[in-house]
Amino acid sequence: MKTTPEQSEQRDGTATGPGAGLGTRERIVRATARLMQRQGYEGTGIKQISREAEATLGSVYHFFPGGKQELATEAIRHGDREFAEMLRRALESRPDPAEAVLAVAKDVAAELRASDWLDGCPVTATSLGTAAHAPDIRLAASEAFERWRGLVRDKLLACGFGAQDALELAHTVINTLEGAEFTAQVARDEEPLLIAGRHLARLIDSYR
Amino acid sequence: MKTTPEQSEQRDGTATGPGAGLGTRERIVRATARLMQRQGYEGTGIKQISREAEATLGSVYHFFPGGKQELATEAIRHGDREFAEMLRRALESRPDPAEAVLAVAKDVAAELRASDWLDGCPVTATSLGTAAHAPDIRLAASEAFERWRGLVRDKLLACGFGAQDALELAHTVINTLEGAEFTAQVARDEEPLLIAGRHLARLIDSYR
DNA sequence: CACTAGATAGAGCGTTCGTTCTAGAGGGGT
DNA sequence: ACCCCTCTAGAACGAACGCTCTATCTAGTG
Repeated sequence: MKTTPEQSEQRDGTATGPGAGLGTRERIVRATARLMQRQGYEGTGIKQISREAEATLGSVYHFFPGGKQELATEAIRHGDREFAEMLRRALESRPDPAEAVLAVAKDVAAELRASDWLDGCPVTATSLGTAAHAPDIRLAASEAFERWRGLVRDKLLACGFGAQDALELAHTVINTLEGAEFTAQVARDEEPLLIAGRHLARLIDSYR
Repeated sequence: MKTTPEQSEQRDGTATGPGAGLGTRERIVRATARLMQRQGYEGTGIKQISREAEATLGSVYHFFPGGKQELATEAIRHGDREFAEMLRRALESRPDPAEAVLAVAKDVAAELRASDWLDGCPVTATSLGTAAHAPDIRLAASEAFERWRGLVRDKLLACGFGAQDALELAHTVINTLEGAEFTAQVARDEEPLLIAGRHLARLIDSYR
């Protein structure tokens, strides 16, 4: 329809749903991310994505000639950036790292509950089950975790923790939140996440 | 072919693959569990299951008239029992709960590595992405986690921990192992699990 | 021998899958 | 005026999906 990807979609009826005013490519990425977060990689069809993004199949393959796998890696990177932003904000808002991690756990719990326990970790949901036959998806997931870990590690380093302690704690912070979020999701109860937050705060404090 | 499900399959050629000598129903459950552990619920087809189990489609629907969802819940229960058994053994083998949890982490890491990073948590892999449209699968997963938690909690209670501390620690032990296993899987590195084991031991010790 | 219930066997149903393909619309450059 | 490139549009393909269906075979019972 148009060439520049911004502020278009007004001439036709494609700008009615969520993501209105965004470029076609961005709408596709967001739809992929949201759908795969809830249904997983195999559970999400490309036609469903194009429908949800209010784009046509032609557009999907125009922007993502690599097909479903490219869509998935891009969706993982999208989820990566989104959570990294939330994590960065939470870590910056509290000087104390233990309090900051507790705050992150509470934020995750609130978001999960608000979605009626549907929106778990987008990276996990999208990449699970693809490890055997899609190395680039697995790699994108690994990089997302590494980025999140880096944010936590830097916070701990800035608070005077030793290099190895900081990195190892960052590992466990991310992994525990990950596991607790999934448990909270299947149990439909935010308690596991709140317990995880308290335990992680206690663990961090034990290293001072 | 025969009525009693034990020691059959010898007259024909069905007893050649893994699970030889088992009843048809049991072979189907094991094949489902193994495949869904690696490929997830949506990524696993019923025809693939019947092929892998060396059973026919008719047999699959004969034993599991509830179809794919019933197969999945049964596979989750199978994985539940298997891990519960390993967990129980590890917890019984060490008097100290912190050491026991560390041993569990090492066992999980060894198994994951031995499978070339393919066999993650069967419960997670099977249930992820089905939460929205398959309540019984979600419930079976929730029950599995609850059972595992119960084993850890009982160990802590037996070691003199308070009731609430024991339950909360059990939550975090299972959740952290869960998250660390997935991270180890995508990173193809057992280090996250070993770090998790050490941190969990430290956390448990901090409650004495 | 006949009868029955349990289990096996697989063709075939309609649907959806991921992907490919051709056709055309829109706007800028010359 | 024309071309050209980007992007949109959706029909069509073969394969695979979950599931239903009928038919057959076996073992046990009378």
